[in-house]
This record gives sequence, structure tokens and C-alpha cells, in this order.
Amino acid sequence: MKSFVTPRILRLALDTPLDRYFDYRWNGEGEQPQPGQLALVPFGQRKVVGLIVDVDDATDVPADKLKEVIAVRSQLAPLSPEWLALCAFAADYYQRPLGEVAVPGLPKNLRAEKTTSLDRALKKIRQAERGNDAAPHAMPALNDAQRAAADAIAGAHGFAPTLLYGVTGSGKTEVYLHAAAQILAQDGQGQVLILIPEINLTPQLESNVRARFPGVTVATLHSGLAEGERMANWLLGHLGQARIVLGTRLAILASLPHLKLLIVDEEHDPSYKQQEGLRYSARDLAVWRARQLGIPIALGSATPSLETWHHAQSGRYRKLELRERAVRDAVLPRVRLIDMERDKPAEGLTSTLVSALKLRLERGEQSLLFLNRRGYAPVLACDACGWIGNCPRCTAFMVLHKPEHRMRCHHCSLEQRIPKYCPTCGNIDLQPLGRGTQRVEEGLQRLFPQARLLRIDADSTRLKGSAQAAFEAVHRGDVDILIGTQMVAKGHDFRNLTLVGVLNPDTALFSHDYRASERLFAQLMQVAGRAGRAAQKEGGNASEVLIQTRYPQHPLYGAVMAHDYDRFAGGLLEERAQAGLPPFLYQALLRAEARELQTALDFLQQAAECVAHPGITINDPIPMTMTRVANVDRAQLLVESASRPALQAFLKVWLAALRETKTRAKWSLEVDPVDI
DNA sequence: AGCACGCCGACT
DNA sequence: GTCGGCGTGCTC
Repeated sequence: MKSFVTPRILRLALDTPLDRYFDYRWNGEGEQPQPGQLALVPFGQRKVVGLIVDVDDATDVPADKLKEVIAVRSQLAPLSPEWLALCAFAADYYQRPLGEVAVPGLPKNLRAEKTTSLDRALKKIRQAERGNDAAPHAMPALNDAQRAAADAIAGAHGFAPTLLYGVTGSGKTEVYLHAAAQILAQDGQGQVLILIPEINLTPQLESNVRARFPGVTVATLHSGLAEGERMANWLLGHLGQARIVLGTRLAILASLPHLKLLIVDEEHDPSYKQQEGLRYSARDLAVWRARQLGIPIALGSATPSLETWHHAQSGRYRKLELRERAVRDAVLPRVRLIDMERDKPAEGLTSTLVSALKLRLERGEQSLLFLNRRGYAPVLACDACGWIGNCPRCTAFMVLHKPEHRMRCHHCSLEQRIPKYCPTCGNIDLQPLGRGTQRVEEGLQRLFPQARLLRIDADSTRLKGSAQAAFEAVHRGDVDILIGTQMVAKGHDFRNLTLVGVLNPDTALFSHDYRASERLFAQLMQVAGRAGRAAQKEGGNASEVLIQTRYPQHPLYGAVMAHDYDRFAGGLLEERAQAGLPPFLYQALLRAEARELQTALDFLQQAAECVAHPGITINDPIPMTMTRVANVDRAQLLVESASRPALQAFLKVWLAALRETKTRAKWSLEVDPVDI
């Protein structure tokens, strides 16, 4: 009988790049530790908290190396085998050690040496008697399509991935909430996880959800939370008290023992992809998690990612469509193109757009100008000698920020004073080229001195809470014209906004990144959706979207005008199939950086040759488009395969070989890279 | 990744 | 004379 043997060896996954587990002796006092629990152990010169993955009575580690466990966090219920399996899958798929996936996702206080804050948080939760009355209050009536969608999502048995495809304003959120209500009613313990792309959108949805489910504990998880709140919310999920969890991508790794429904809102959104460290896709992990648990998952979007669209077309995902805007009489905004070759812009604005703005001001309606470029001007140049203000540390221009009186590099954050004269020829007449949001704002001040302008971008909302305040000002009607970057494109529902102007979207049309047009389309549809969300007014003031372009014939704009994502996506998928690109091909990207570009390229060349690779295409190492950032040169190597399992198998062997390579370059691997 | 040890350059 | 640069070695 196993129970006669006292297990003495705990096998831990630790947050370190070393791809192995670490064994520790356990002195055997108290309850026996189990996999899924956390333990504090000595590691090198420090003490760290790791995850127990196994309990054994023997080890290969020599006795003189084996150290003793300091403490097991026995006050915390073990993380479930399903949660461990999710982390193990992510670790395996993204080629990282388990500890690097599982441990950093836990709240910091849980990983602290002292348990005071854990104990305090646990005590507080036990004291607070939380209601779990799942009866929702004041659920607005749904239209037929919404009702059918909510029933189909919540009524599914087992793993049922669903694409909820509906234009902005078609009421996808209501569908999520009704589906969630059904799940909560069906299962007295069931939990629902709702992922959203951005922190900015959490307060809005959170108050919505809390109002709708007054007796239900709702937890939020995003990177803006203070450590204490983070811990409290995480525990609510882990202990099963939170029945609804709202969060950004990091919430996909939350411990939710009774998870019964997953929702990924705006599933195409690039922010679901983590862009540093473990570069995971929260959307992809969500689908995996739903399959593992055998529960339904809804992926919502007006402009689904091509991956999701492809799955929906092939029948792997069920597609539910919401065709109508849910607000009665609200119509889709009319999209018009302004040919900038005919209507030459002044101050970046064509006369057509200026007239449209004037009309809104007269009517007391709001307008939004969308320009995805912050700062005053992206370049400062000297006409006399051709000097251009480059960043001394990056392959990039210094961006002119006029209100701050600075030149700023958007890649390494270097700041300089604005030069008064040309550093090479002494010319005092330096020219700002191009325009960003600040310059557009300045132009508007001259054109419409009486209008109330508000600029919303990363610079104007640097202070905590200022973004929220800015959006509230727009909602209150304190703003006539809003100028913003992509920050304003998402989620916010401005009732009195009837004009959206898009200033220079053309650059994305001819980008070398084949995903640029997909992103542009999504962005245009999304920003267009900010207009005309309220019911159409008497007198027929339909909302309007004006796009200034030099390429009015481009098919992308044709599809935007027709609100025809189907046709656009169909065309793109066909191109991708022919060109052999994702989603018909699987990719991984090896990046390397070093002080000398050659060091990075040499490493990649060596990597390209070090392992046999049948069925895998290894491309040539190339310097990245923006080669130098903060005085470090970067290069990359793309590997591709038509078979995901073949790619995965190759990566496993390859990474093992790369870890043995001696190089001065710093390198990392990204599976399913998004910008190449 | 951290963190320590270790051996050569410009400063209180 | 020391503070500190980053090379290299190790983590149960």
C-alpha cells in the first residue's frame, strides 16, 4: 500500500527559463502536500514560490544538492488539475517551461515570502457573506436574432465554439449577458468568464454587469488593479465565489474551478496577443480551455479574425449572425470616401470634411476625427540641407510633441529639446512634416475657434483616470469635436455623435505586413461604429463616416462602404490560400538581438542550420524593419509549416538545440507571430 | 532570468 | 587605494 510510504520529495515548477523541475525534501509534518499547491523554497540565493507538480518518494538529485521546502501554502485550496493542464498546454505550445507560464500569472502577493496578505485576503472573503442569487434584474428584451443566439450559446452541450458575428451596435453584449444568465440559472455554482480587449472598457462593462446581476459576485482581472485588489479578485474566482469574471487577456489563466461558459468579446482584437514574455494568444487559449472542459465558448466580433472566420466557414465553429442594429430605427452609418486628389486638404482636412464638421456644430451634434498618429508631426526636417530628426538610438524619427516642447522617440522614449536650428547647416527654418493628433487639434482651433475640442490619445491620457474623465466629458456633451487615435475606436457608445472623419488610413493599404489590411478593415468598421448608435433622429440625420483617401478605388474601401465583411474576408482568405499564408500555414518566429547586428544574424544563421527539418521551411535570417531600438540591433528568422503538429515537433527539438548554443545574442521564440 | 564571484579601469 | 564594469557559472 502506497500510504505506508511517507512521500518526501516535492517536485516544483519554478519561474525560471530553465526547462526542468526542481526537487525538494519535505520534512513530513502536517498534512501531505499535493500537486497544485504552492510552496516556498530556497532557490540559489533567494526564496521563491513554486508550483507543486508531483509528490514522490525518490529523486535522482544527489542528496548534497537537495534542499528543504520552507513552507507549503496549505491555507490555499490546490489549483485544479484542469488549471494545471491549461498551463501545461500553454507551456508546451509556446515552448516555455511550465513554471514560467503558471507562476507569473498568479497574484504577486501569493508568491510573496510572507503570507500575511494572503491570510488577510482569505479572512476578509470568509467574513463577507456574498450573495449568489443568480436571478438577473431588468434584463432588456432581446430581438429574435439576439434571443436565438443567447439560447444557442448557453443551451449548447459540451464543447461548442460559436462565432457571434454582428455589426457594432447589434447588441452582442446583451447576448453575452443573457447567455451568462442562463448558465448561472442552470448551474448553482457555474462560473462565466468574459474576456474583453482593453482595461478602458472594463468599468463600462463592469457597471453594466453589476447592475444586471445585483445578487451575484462579479470579479474583475486586469493589469490596472492594485496588488491587493488583484489578489482579492483572483481568490474570488479560485474559491468559486465569483460567478462572473470580467477581464483582459491575462484573465484567461485565472483559476475558475466551476467554469461553464467562456466569452471572448471583439475576438479579432490584437490586444489578446501578449507581445512580450510569454507571447500567448488569450483567444486561442480560451478555445483550448473550453474544449478541455467541454463547455461552450462564444467569440464575438463584427470583423472576425481570418482564423476564426475560416473555422466558421469550414464548419468547425458554428456561426450565429446578428444582422440588425439592436436599437430600434438605428441604421448603419453611411460611409463616403473623399478623394484627396480632387479635394486637396488644408490643415489635413478636405473641404468636404470641414463642411460636414461645420454642419454638426450648427446642429449641436458631436464629431470624431480618427487619426492613428499621436504627437504633432512624425518628422522634423530641414529643407535647406535635407537633415531629418532621427533618434540617435533607434531606426526611427523623433516625433515632434509641440505642447510638451519636446522631441520624443516613440520606440525608446528618448526625449530631446526641439532644435532651434538645423544641427548640420544652421538653418533656423525647420519644417514639421506630416501631422499627428496635436497638429490636427491646432488646425481645428483655427478653423472653429468657438468649438469645444478634446484630444484623446496616449499623451493626453497619461495620468491615471484621465482617460475615463475624458470619455465622460464626451458622454456629457461637453465636447463638440473629439480627435483621437485608436484609443477612441473601441467600445464607447457616444449617443450624440453623428460624424466620424478618418484622416489618413492609406499607409496600411500597401504595408509589407500582410495582416495590415485585415487590421485596417477592422479598425475602420469599429470607428465607424462609434457613429449613429442612437436612434436616427427626426428629419433623417443619418450618421455619416467620411474617409479621406488618395485611393478611393481600392477594394478595401469598397467593402467598408458596403459594410461587407463577408466579401472582404472571402477575398482575403482566397489570397492567403493562394499565397500560402496563415491560416493555411503555421509559423514561428525566432528573434535575436545584440549590440552588433552581425552577432544576431550569425546566431540565426547557425540556428537555421543546426537541426534537420523535413516538412519545415526555414527562411533566411533578416534584420527587422526597424533594425535598431534603444541601441540594440534586431533580426529574425521565420519558420513555417503546413502542419501544426510537424511545426510543434520541430520546435521542441530545435529549442533544445538552441539552448545549447553559445551566443552573445539575446533570443526568443514566438509561436503564431502576429506582426512579422 | 537572477545572483554571485572574479578580474581589470577611472575616481572619491 | 576602492567602486564598478560585464564575462561566466549555477540554480533541486
